[in-house]
Amino acid sequence: MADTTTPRERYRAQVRAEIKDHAWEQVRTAGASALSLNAIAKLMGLSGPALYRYFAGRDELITELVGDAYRGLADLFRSTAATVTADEGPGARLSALAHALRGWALADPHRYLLVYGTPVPGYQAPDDITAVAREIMAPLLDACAELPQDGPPAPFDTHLAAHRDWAGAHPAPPAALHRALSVWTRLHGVLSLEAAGHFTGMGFDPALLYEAELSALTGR
Amino acid sequence: MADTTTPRERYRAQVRAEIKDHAWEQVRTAGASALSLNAIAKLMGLSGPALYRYFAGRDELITELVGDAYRGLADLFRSTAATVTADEGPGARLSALAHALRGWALADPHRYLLVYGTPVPGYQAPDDITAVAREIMAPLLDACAELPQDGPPAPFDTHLAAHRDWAGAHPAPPAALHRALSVWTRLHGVLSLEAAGHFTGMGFDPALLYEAELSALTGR
DNA sequence: TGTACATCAGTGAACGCGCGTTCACTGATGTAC
DNA sequence: TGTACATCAGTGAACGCGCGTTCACTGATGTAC
Repeated sequence: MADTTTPRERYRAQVRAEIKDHAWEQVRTAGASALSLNAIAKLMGLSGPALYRYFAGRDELITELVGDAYRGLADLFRSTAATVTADEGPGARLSALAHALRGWALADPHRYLLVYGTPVPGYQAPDDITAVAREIMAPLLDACAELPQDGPPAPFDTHLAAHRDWAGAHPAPPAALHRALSVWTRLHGVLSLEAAGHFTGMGFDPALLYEAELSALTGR
Repeated sequence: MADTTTPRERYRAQVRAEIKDHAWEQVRTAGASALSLNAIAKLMGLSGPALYRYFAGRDELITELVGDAYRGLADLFRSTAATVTADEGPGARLSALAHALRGWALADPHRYLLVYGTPVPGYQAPDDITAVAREIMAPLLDACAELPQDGPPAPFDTHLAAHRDWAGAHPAPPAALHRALSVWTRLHGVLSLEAAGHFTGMGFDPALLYEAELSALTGR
């Protein structure tokens, strides 16, 4: 199949990518609120208004970054889940996802916080972004549905049975939905505090706390 | 005991308090990054530079807010813990603290995020602030030490036995330290996502998720 | 192959805004004799 | 009680900075005949 893109299209895509690279660098270094179109233009040897050829404005650029982050994490989850075979036992898939998540979060804490932290001031995410955010839930739900059910059903399970819109069409039973939410919030609890630096100076190793939380979740 | 403060001192204290009130209002409404000295001055009918009589600068004002927030939460924890009597059984104190925390967090989500969320860009907390932050741990450690120990000691416990600086001189055993960190991160996991609005549109009730997490922690 | 035209990347000037912070100064309040 | 002085709250002007965004325009690149 021949490449039907014109040179101009390729150039546009390249400049767009370069703008996003610089934007990520700013997010990485100083967080999302430090993101500045003028500063990016200066770094690229362009005038400020030139960037408006490529993005409608600052908000669209942020939306793009958030979307890329979500998509990247969704891809990572999908590929990670695919590497785990059934004979590795229950909890193996969940464990793999949790480790992938931690690696992703700490590779670039500000990216994690951009997506799961305090909302960027003055920025409102469009609806289709939240759709991608839920895509991430699917592999997590798969992994949780694999786990053996222990103990009696919690009261929250029955509530979830009636409020499962966020899980899309996933066939996981209410207990697995509950498990997935619990996994998400527990892992996020450690990761967000760690990414924000709230453990620094406390002395213990956050990685071990994460492992402890994870092994409590998988029962391994 | 006579009031030894001069009228000038009282006036200063009053204006300082008024400045902080307006600052909290800004934090409450638009988050900490929206905090602006000039805007506060305008609201008070003062010129911008006038505020420099009361605060060395923006950073000192933020430090004051963060400190007040920590102290307020520490007081709330202390008083909440004091209302629980021993005959209410194990887990009662922890449950009371958790509910107090949730109330405090959701009464003003931005205050919670100011303290436990993404760090305010360009702001560095002084050391004595982190000391107050650890004061909050004491009632939590008390409550966790009351819980019956279930199951074998986790590997993380032995690590904590050697890295317990953050707990100060608290006599809680390693398992209780572990419990306290787990409680903190699990409750924070739910609260931070809720305060940041990441549950909106998902359909379920975050309060029930919080209760589910809490009952898993207290075993009640 | 050459010419006329359309497309589009990028510029420079400008708008309006807000920020934190400094500085020399005024005028009111409090203090000491 | 009155006067001389010190303290201190607050002002207005200014500095330097950065931001997002608009607009009319230039000049290069691509397209159609």
